[in-house]
Amino acid sequence: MKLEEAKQEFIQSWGILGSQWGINRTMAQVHALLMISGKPLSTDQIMDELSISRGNANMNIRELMNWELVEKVIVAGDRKEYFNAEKDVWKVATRIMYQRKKKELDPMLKVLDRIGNIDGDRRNADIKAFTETIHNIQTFAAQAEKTLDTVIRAEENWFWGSFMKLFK
Amino acid sequence: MKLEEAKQEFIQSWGILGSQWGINRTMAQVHALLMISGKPLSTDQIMDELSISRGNANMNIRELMNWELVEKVIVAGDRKEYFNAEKDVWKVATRIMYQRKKKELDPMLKVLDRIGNIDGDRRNADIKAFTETIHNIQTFAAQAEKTLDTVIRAEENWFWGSFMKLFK
DNA sequence: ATTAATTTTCATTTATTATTGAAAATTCAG
DNA sequence: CTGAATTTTCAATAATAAATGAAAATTAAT
Repeated sequence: MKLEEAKQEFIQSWGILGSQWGINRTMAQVHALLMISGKPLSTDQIMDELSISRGNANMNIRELMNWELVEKVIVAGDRKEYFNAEKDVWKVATRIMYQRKKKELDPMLKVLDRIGNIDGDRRNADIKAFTETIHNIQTFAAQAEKTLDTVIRAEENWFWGSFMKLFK
Repeated sequence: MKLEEAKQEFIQSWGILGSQWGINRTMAQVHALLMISGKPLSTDQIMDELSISRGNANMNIRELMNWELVEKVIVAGDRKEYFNAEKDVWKVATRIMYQRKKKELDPMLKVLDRIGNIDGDRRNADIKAFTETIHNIQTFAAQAEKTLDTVIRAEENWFWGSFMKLFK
């Protein structure tokens, strides 16, 4: 398969995948483009490759930098800014998980803390169902959080690293 | 806190969380409502609690049944259908992961298989960057898949279960 | 300091996604 | 069967999210 064709297919698929998971399609496409690029790209190059406006490119590049998936690269003797994506897929995955947890899961967990204690008789089926579900979500989230922390540290953890291999 | 107020807050938060992750807000709200309900609810009760139309309620209930998160309950002597949600949060999480993998990740991986082999010189920086990124995503996905399978089987797996406790 | 290059902002427009509600289809009790 | 209750469908509408593009702000070379 020709590179140009394959690149376009990858960018489109990554965009669709992102949009299915609540990530702006263009942001996912910019990310895809930078991940498969052999060198950093300028805003104009990104606009051109993806046929998007300057404003759109700028906003999504900046958001990718917030997520720590893309970094600015200074090229000596060039006024323009260039952008480079993290290419280690493991780092990409853990950073996305970390950011989404912080921005989306944690606010939910704060709500659960606030609403977990209900006035009234605990024998009441409705109160029981509510309280137990809230509590179970909290317990699950706490476990998931520990696991995420462990996974994020896995690269620097010889034990987890070699243990994981057992499950491959 | 009063039960009714707490229920509403939970339903709203769960809806927001869902929409951030690419799940129809109403579908998440119906799911929330059924998870915290002490008893199965009819379509009319769901419409009433969430102030939504019949069509909307029907579509989202059906989608939740597709996801195997909600089941139909027949009440003797009642023409109406009632609905009940899976309340085990662990099962809820693994079912969601399994369904989303099947419907969203797998199609992406099929694309990667198709576009992974590129014509041309492998020394070329662009071809190299592309090929390596695709391959790394495939490798990562294969690992994640194994892990998900293991996790899904964890309930019936004494070893994983007790091992996980070490990381709590 | 001037100004040309570049980046950022944001009101307006466009595209996408979700909801409604009424008609059609289905179900089931008598 | 009949018809009332219930569920399902889907074209039309509404709500939400994303993209544009030109003006404003910033940057840096001379």
